[in-house]
Amino acid sequence: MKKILIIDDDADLIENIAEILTLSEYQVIKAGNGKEGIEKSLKEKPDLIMCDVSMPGLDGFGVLHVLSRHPETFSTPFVFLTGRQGLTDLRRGMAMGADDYLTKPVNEDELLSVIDVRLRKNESLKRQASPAHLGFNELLQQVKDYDLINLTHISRDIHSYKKKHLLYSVGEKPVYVYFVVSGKLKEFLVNDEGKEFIIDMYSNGDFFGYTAILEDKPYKASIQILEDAELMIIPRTDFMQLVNQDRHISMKFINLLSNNIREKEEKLLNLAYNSLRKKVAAGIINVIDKFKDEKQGRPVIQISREDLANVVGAAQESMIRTLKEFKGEKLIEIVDGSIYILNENKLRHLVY
Amino acid sequence: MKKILIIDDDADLIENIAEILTLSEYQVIKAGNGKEGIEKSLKEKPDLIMCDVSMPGLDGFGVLHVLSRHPETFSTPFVFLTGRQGLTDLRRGMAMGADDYLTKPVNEDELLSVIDVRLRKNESLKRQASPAHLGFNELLQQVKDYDLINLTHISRDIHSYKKKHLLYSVGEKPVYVYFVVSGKLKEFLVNDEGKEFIIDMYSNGDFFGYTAILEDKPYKASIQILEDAELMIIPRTDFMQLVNQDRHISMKFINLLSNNIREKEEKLLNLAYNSLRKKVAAGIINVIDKFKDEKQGRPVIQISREDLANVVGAAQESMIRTLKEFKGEKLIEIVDGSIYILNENKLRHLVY
DNA sequence: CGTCCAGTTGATACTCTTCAAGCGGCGTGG
DNA sequence: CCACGCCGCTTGAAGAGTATCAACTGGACG
Repeated sequence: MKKILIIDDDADLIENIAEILTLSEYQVIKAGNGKEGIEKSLKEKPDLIMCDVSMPGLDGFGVLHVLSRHPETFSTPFVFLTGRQGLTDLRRGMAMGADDYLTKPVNEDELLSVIDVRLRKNESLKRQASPAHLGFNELLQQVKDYDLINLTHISRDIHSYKKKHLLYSVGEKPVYVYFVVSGKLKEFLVNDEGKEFIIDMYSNGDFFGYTAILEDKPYKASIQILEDAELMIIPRTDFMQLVNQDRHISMKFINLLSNNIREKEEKLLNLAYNSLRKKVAAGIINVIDKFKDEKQGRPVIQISREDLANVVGAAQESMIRTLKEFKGEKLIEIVDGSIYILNENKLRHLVY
Repeated sequence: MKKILIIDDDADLIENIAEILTLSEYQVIKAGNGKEGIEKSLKEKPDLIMCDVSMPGLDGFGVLHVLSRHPETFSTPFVFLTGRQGLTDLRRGMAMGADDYLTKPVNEDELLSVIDVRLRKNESLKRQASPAHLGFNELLQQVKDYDLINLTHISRDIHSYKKKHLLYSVGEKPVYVYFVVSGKLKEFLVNDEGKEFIIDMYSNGDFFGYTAILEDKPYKASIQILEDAELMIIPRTDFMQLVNQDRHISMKFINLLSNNIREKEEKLLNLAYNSLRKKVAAGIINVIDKFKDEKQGRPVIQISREDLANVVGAAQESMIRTLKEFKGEKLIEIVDGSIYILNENKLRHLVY
């Protein structure tokens, strides 16, 4: 049951709204002034906050201001209650990050619809994304939510691509953002001597191609299909609009990118000083984490030796020799070319 | 002179507004309906667009929708013109990414103030940031702009730190975002064997420490002062609020992070396969780009050999030997430990 | 049955790290 | 003022680790 906090100095109005909400199966918390409202927000962590703009003492802006400075509450949907005449206040409210508003006297339909929309929207954003990428459901949910505010243009084209197909390569102008419905892909760079290094891998549920679009520059890396794939194609304009339009989504993206940076930084450290053994171990773990394949309860990776070497950043032969070592140490097992991980933990924390 | 586009089906109103704006030294472009408005937006690229909500044919929402899908116009400030009664429309408008609105009949003071605020705000965001970081002026400008919408809490504490001081290290909880007023710093990771790798460097005008805050996780890297520094300290709550509150700033940040990712990816490729020579060259270039020091018209770097080796990701001795090679090839010159770059271009594009 | 290719193994060459020692400047304490 | 030790930088020599080249294997495929 969702918790809703109502902050207003008008006790009658609170009762009125509380009644409607209770009937609609929401749990209602009440606060008679701004200070109390903040205390209850932090303590009860409601799913949504409704707050009157004009109150004696700390007013609605003050409450929003304080709450937007607390990590626990800054992303809680915040709805202003305002009188008809309060049009100028509204600008301040929206600019400060309120999500929506309601005018007094409160219309029952509007009340419920606003609450429903805001809760659903926040719900879809709260679901934890996979470490480095947004999930399919989330994206669709967001798209759906946006329909509610009159955005029906996200296309849902799904295209199929064959193994080895080069989706795009360095220097091309980005036109789409891609979402992986099924299949596997690699993203790689090539150096002057033609050596390839795999900087990222994608499988179902992943989302890629956005950095070039966000920067508005040609692709700096190439994408190739590793296993037959179905990709959902999102035009750049739709994507820009999506990211641009909602602070929650922008924040989600910022989060995503920060994560990505950390991931790359770790790889840098790994490449800089680690022994081949450690690099190979890190490479295997990397593939496992990205593709998440399992067989008979054990993590498995199916990847060409060449590609694995390019993930590791080493010569194929050297990498293979290390695999052999790992096999001898019972860390992995190789059957028909597939690499089964026997001791994931030890592999993650190699001592030398 | 700033260009302002007014879209409205009411010719009298346009004339009225145009007159006020012309007197205030703005260049005014007029459009009598939505379609014409879009055409003129794309062709003339105005600095600000004012648009009536209700128009026959394509209405204000339609115009905003279309323009927010074009890279040329999606970041142009968009101000809605709406009747007093259009309170509900307003929600849609703000949700779709309008920046502000004005109510008819238009009050002269309000008109000019809204336009002034929006233009100034956009101006501060448009100024190109240094490749990887926001500039000081921009940040201050943004802070100033925010004062206008009632955010006066960005503190401006400036602290001084001595060389070698460890600002924070891995595992600590982030509390502040930092802005470099003067001095130089390094951000580094340490591997199991205690070897240090420098992942980034900061000097005046740079902005750092935000990724940990955006992710809401402990620091993954440490920061140490290389040259006595003055840092401006921004509490995490203020920072979150700043990023959260305005779509333009969020986008700016997203841009920043995307850039950072690309930078790291390039480093990865470099570390993976390149010879020591190339790695050292890339390291030198990296320091040059970050610190931008010059003496007698030549780029110079003053950095301990140890640190430079840690930027390169190689043993100090190996790095030094390569420096000697470069000296022999007249690519660099070393005076009193300072490295002068003689042939930057050649260094950037080493053949072997 | 021959060809092709991915994967593997062997031998060798070479780059880079490591260990060790020397040099010069600087501050400190006698 | 000099001797001493410390530190940052540099040079030398040796050794480890990894890449490279080449050859071999086994399975897939026509």
